[in-house]
Amino acid sequence: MLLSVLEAGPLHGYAIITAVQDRSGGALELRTGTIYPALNRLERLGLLRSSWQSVGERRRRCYELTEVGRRNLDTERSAWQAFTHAIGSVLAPATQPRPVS
Amino acid sequence: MLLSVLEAGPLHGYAIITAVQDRSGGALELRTGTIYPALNRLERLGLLRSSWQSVGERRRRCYELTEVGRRNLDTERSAWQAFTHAIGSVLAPATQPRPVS
DNA sequence: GCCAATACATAGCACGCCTACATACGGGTG
DNA sequence: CACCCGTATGTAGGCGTGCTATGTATTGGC
Repeated sequence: MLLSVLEAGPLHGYAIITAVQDRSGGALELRTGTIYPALNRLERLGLLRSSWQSVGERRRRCYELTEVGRRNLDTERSAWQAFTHAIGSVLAPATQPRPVS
Repeated sequence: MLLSVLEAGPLHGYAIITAVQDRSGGALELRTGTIYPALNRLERLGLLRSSWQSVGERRRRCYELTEVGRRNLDTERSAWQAFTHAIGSVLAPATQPRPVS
């Protein structure tokens, strides 16, 4: 999700939180203790690149996708599709009750 | 998923593993170290009921949904739907690139 | 003057999946 | 007869990571 909201362009951490919240219609509310460590992990993995900005007296850390991160986003999206599809198959209610073995 | 495969009728642990594997088309392969503790947790929570069976010299522990477990399955299914939908919204690629703030 | 929103970050807890290991029966094959 | 695979149940420890709580600082509105 973090990679996904950065696809359209660089954002800083706080904006990423609100972006995820907005895109999910308020359903997903990531906390700072969740995303800041996560962003660090992604940067350490080389999927993101960060740079400090100054807006007046305030500092912002701006994150942007690397080329590796962009490719990774594609594979992760497919993986998520496959994963949810698999779970969906297991979760699908038995419309036709099978005989008990 | 465990509750789901038990919906059609009681199964023992090993059969649950193969059931999940079959239903997911081989994509999901839960290991014994995963499901046996999980089944215990679900039983402790009152969602499952277990009983020992004897097949020849071999013993089986047979799990079956309780009424609470059956209701829980319904709510969990809806929750999973909502959850994946929310994530899907965040993950959806930006077909129309938004201006960078 | 104070509080909310903006903005970043760390520390510790809890949860649960995974790997690896342990045990044992039944049936087939070399 | 020995061996191994499939069936069957289980525990122990490691590890990742999301969550809660806490800390700091600036900006702007009431």
